[in-house]
Amino acid sequence: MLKGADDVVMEQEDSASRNGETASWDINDIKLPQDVKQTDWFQEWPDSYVKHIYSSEDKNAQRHHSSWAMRNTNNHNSRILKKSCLGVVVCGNDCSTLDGRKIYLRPAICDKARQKQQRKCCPNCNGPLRLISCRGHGGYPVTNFWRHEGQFIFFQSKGAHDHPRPETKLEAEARRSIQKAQTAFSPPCPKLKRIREIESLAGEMQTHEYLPLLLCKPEAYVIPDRFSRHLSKSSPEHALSGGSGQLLYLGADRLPGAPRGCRSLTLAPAHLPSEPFCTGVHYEPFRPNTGPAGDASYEGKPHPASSSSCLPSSLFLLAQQEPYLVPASAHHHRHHLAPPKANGRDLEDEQQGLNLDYCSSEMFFNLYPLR
DNA sequence: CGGTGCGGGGCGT
DNA sequence: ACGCCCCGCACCG
Repeated sequence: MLKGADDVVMEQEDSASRNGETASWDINDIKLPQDVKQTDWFQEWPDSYVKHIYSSEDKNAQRHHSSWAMRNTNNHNSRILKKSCLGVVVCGNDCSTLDGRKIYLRPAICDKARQKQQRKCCPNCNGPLRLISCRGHGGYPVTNFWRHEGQFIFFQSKGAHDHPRPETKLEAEARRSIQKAQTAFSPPCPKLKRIREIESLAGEMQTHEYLPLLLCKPEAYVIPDRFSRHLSKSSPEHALSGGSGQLLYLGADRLPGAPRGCRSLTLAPAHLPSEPFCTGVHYEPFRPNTGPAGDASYEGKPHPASSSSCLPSSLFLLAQQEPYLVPASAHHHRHHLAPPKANGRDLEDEQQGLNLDYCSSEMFFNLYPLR
């Protein structure tokens, strides 16, 4: 069963590469090919200088999705949408969890939200967060280009990401939901409430002073190793996120023997039944609407049972912390290359002036997919 | 609240 | 002119 799933994925990737590096067109061409024999399956983590041709029916392509944190960039060309990579948010203390996982948060796309994000603390060690900018394209961020032409959507990426993969959009959204629920429910620790008050005050005052790191329990939710193994080996483009939100946080339970407040988080694909290759951890969140042969196979609308909104709030209420960890093995490790200075635009690169050496609180982070 | 897309405009090459 | 970026705005979920 799993093997069958892998085969399917391999096929998809083959089809994707056919229109990829070998393609003769460029996104800036006046005329793009319209005699496309086969469209590509949606690629969630496009990297390096690749090109893809998606069906115009492909919902993910329509929405110009990527699991990289890409923001819109104005290229003064309304025909070609350009996006540039925001990099990844890491722990300033470079902490690791017990099992060696690193913190790779998704940079907020919105400028203001990103600034706010950087005032927050590492979910694992409460240290400062640091944004690693993407400089994979000649010192500039990797850029993605989207162009709708006829029945196709042309995609081209320029540059190779020089940083680890951030959490996916879905993961980031889930984390926000958890935080929200936590705040709405009873804040487990008065300090947390306090820091939130301070933070909102600080926001109003537009101060750049750093906030005391008072966030309480450094619990975190992580993705299991086997998840990442699967992810990197057989299906890097099809795990851990989802245009229609198949990956769900189903619950968080206190682990026996774990420190107080330490919980495990359960992840599960939300609509296993109808998906042929949704077996256990192997499923396909970014499933395109049309297969390689162009046959309509999936409507593309979020499955009624798979959008994040279907999460019972009671489950969220079990979750107790905002944190977020991504398995180090799921990422590239080309980061920390000496970056060419990109145009003095590095406001966001400033690191926070805190250097708390308190990556402590080793916890058991346990998490497993259902079914 | 944050993601997304658009477009004006600044700046360096 | 071109490429890159910042910013504000509007729309949407």
